[in-house]
Amino acid sequence: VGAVDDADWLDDREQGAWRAFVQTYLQLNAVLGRELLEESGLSIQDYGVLVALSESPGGQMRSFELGRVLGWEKSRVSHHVSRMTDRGLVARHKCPTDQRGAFVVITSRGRKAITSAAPGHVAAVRRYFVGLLTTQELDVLEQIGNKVVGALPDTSAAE
Amino acid sequence: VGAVDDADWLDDREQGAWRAFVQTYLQLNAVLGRELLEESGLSIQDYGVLVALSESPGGQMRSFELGRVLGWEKSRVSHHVSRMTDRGLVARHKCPTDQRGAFVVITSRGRKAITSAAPGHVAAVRRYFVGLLTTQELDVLEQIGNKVVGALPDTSAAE
DNA sequence: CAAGATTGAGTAGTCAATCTTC
DNA sequence: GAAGATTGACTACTCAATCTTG
Repeated sequence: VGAVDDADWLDDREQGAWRAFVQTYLQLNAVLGRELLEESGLSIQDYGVLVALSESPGGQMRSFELGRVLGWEKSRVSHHVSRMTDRGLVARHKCPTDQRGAFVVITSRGRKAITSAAPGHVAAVRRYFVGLLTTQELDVLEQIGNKVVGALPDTSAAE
Repeated sequence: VGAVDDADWLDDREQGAWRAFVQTYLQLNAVLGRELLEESGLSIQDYGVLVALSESPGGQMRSFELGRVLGWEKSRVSHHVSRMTDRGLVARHKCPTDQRGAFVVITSRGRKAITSAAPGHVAAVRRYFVGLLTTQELDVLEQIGNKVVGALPDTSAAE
C-alpha cells in the first residue's frame, strides 16, 4: 500500500470507458467482417480498397495515395494489391508521368463486387452500430476522434 | 439518382462517427502497441495475457478461461501461449481434476515483465486517450459499449 | 540520395482436423 | 459424442532489404 502512486492507474470510470472502447471495436469488427465475407467474399480490407478506388476519378489511384487514405504502409498496400490482382478485383498499370509510380485500377469485376456488397455492409453498420446510437452519442464519437487522433504522435516520421 | 433508397446509406453524422470510431481505435492501437513493445518487449497481446494471469489467484488460469476473458479462440490461445512459453513468460501445467485441461501459469520472469511494463502502458493510455476526455465523454463510451456489444449476434454459437 | 514501389523472411491469427478425456 | 486443447496449413501484416526512377 502506497508503493504506487494512484496517478499511475486508471479509476473505474476511465477503465470502464477504455475497456468498452476496445471491446466494442474488436467485437463489432469481428462480426462485421464475418458477415461481409460470408455475403460478398470480400474482407473488410478488400472493401476499403474497392471503396477508395470506386470513389476516385477513373476508378484508379496511385499506390502511395491508396496507402495514405487507408492508413497502410506501402508494403501492405503492395501485398494486398497483389492478392486482389490475382483475384481479378483490381489491376496495376504504370503511371505515364512518373515512371516509378504505379496506379491501382478497379476492374469491372471489382465494381460488381463492391456494388453488390455495399448495401448489405452499410445495413450491418447501421444495424449493429450507428442505428443504436443517439445523435448526441454520434457527435461525441466524432469529437473524441478529433481530440485523440489529433494528439497522437506523428507516425509518418523517420520511417 | 433515385436508384438507391437513401435509407441504404449513412448520413454525414453517421459516417463521421463511424469513421472516427474506427480510425481512433486503429491509430491509437498502433501507437500504444509500438510504445509498449519498445519499452517492454511485450506486445499488446502479451500484455493482456499477463494481466489476466497476474490478477488471477495463483497467477494461473485454465486455457479456456483465458480465451473467454480475452475473447480469443482456443487455437489462438494455444498458439500464443506456446510462443510465450518459448520466451519464458508463462508455463503450462496439467489440471489435477480434469485430465483434459491445461493451466497457464505466469512465471517469475512474466511477473517482472508485466510489473515493469504496466506503469508506462497505463500512462500512455491516459496520455493518449482517457486523459483527453471529459467524464461525460467517458460515460458515453461505456454506455455505447453496453448498447452495441449487447446487440451483437452471439458469436459462440455453432463453432 | 529521396521517393515510389516490390519482395522475402518472420510473426500472428483463422479454420479445419485431430487427439484425449469426460 | 462433446469438451478441452493442440497442431498444421493458409492467409495477413511488419520490417528490412532491394530495385528503379526523379
